Amino acid sequence: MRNKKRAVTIQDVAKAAGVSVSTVSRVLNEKVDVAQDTQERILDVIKQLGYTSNLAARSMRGRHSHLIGLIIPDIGFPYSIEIMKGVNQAIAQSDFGLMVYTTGDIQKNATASLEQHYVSLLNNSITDGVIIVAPIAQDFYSDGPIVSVDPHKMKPNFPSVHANNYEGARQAIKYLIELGHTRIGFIAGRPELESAERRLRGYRDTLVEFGLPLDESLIVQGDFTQKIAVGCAHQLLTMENRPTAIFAGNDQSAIGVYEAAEELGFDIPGDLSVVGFDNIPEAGYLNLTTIDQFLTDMGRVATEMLIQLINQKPLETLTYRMQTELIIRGSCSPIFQEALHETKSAL
Amino acid sequence: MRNKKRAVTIQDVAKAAGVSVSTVSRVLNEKVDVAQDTQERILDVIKQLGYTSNLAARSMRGRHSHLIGLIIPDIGFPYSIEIMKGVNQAIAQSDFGLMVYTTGDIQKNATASLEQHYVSLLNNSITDGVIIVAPIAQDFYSDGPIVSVDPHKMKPNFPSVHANNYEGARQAIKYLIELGHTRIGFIAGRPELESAERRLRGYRDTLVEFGLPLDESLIVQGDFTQKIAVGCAHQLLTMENRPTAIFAGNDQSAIGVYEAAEELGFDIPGDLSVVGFDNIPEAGYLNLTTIDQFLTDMGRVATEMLIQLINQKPLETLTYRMQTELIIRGSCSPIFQEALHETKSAL
DNA sequence: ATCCTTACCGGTAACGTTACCGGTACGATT
DNA sequence: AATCGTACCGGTAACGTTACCGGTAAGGAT
Repeated sequence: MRNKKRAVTIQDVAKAAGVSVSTVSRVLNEKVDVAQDTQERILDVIKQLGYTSNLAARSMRGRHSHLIGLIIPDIGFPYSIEIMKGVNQAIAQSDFGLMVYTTGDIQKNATASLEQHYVSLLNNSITDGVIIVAPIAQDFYSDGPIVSVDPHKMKPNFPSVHANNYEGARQAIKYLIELGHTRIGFIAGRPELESAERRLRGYRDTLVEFGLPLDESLIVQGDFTQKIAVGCAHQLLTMENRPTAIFAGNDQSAIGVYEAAEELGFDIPGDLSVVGFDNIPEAGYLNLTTIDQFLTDMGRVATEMLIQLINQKPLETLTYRMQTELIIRGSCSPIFQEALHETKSAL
Repeated sequence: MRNKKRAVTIQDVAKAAGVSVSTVSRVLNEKVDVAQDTQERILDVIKQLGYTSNLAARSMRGRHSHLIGLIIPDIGFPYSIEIMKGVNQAIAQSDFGLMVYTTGDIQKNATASLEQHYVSLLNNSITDGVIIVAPIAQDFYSDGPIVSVDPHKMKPNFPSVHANNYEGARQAIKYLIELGHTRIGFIAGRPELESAERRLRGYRDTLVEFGLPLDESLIVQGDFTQKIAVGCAHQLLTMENRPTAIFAGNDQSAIGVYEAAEELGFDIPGDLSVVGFDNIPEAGYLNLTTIDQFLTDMGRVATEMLIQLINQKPLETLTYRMQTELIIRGSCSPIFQEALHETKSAL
């Protein structure tokens, strides 16, 4: 943009069409109060000159920029990718453009003030609204509307979309119990994440509901990454009286369980049943039974909600709760009392 | 952005700090010609007021916006995602932001004029440079630098990054021939894509090089999608004297071959060997032998090149050619002369 | 004939920022 | 003492666009 050969502006168009800039601007926007032939003439000139309106000037002066901002953790994560796909679907069907900002590694960098910085940066200037994925902050100062996906707090002070994490965990545990499992390990997510906390609660409550004992040593602290989950699975699988099933906090953790199981020579689902959470594409390839939280839909819904807000239409619900669904694949098998006994006495 | 409560501007900061806007602007940018304590005072005020500079105004008036545009086909494609990951890596290590524009379905919408429109839209206004993935157009009118990934023409009139498609195809075919395969099917990509054309050429030339006959009926026209590839694979596998191996134009096509093989009761690699191209993550899960073209690296390199251009530094090469690598997994098996004979006489 | 409405169009002032051209103060040099 | 150089800072004009307020002409109503 340094040595830019002056781009064609609205002025050039006006001059070439023999009208004022105001008229050209009207044609570009409202399309009212302009004579038919004038409009056509201007449109011709625009095409001929290859004019495209300057987004910066437009969003600076005008009321709207037709741009939506997406603030998302590292897009290396399948989780982020799935949500982004949904956002993109909704964007494609609208007349909005998309600006993507990455807050970097989900682990470290993300702080409430960095989030606030991006929100201000975008909504102060260049976007009509912002979607923020997995925000830590409870509230934002923002000049434009904001919708979050999977926020940390259940009731944030802004519209949000999140999965029914509690019910999802319940579906998973119920399924495993019905298969006959009584010792079910859990690899938790980062405790400061609302979703992780709700899944843990679902795990606990469901065990109690079915009259099973709560063994705290079956709960190990993961962080939603594959790497850490390998260690967690190791811990669970080498303990005395090991669990016959593991409910992983998310699919990436489940993949870590696969890795650990392979190292230790455990067969899935023969020796060990595994259930994940998220239903990322990888789960399908690994034949992993998991809880679908419809990440793509969450991204799409959030975007649609944001567009509603931008257009100053009322929202049906402030917090949209996505239903979860148990996707049964091949990573679990029923357990029989005798087999269980064998394992028990063997250890 | 409609009822925006006036955001805090550089003027407010200037007033609060008791200096002029010019001085604040200087602090914000060059950081020269400002006294130490003045600078600190201004920085304090900025933090206190929660000021973030208006991107629109900044990029309109200033020389640079510190924004890079990415024009990419539908991000639903693993191909696009992999490239985007690389772009994001490079962005994360720079002080640039990222704007993503999707040209929609790779199949239909993409036209040279739509591409040109996006390039103008971004580079005229809001970005310092643009990366365009798999462009059709041979050249662009642009006010800022532009780098392409995987362009249609081998020698486009702008810097580009592309894989060594010809050599990649050669590696695949050579590998299959060395395993003893003589009848190798090929599912071609869309012929207007340079990459598809080069892979086809590599397929042909390598067969000839090793003295094998060229059977045109072994070449079927795909379009790089899984869906179409299923039909292609069906055609190949049900023909008289069917191929013992299939080289798919890309990994998604290879996945289609898996699907067709399953339907027809063929075992991979027992009855059929398959090689893909791209090495998307799915290939790992499917244990698919494939050609890695390092898509993520391509995205990263392209971004680095663009940043070089934006900073007006010279480029080492105008067209960066990424080497390919054969990734041997479990989708191929050697074929023995007798087994081949059996197959032949059986049909 | 005069007034009023309607359809169309133009002029101008912002929007928030940076580049550019100055200007002041003060110590150093002649 | 006069001059100069340096460090610091302010004023102003753009950048390209749209919102707002007018203004003109034509044609119908009075």
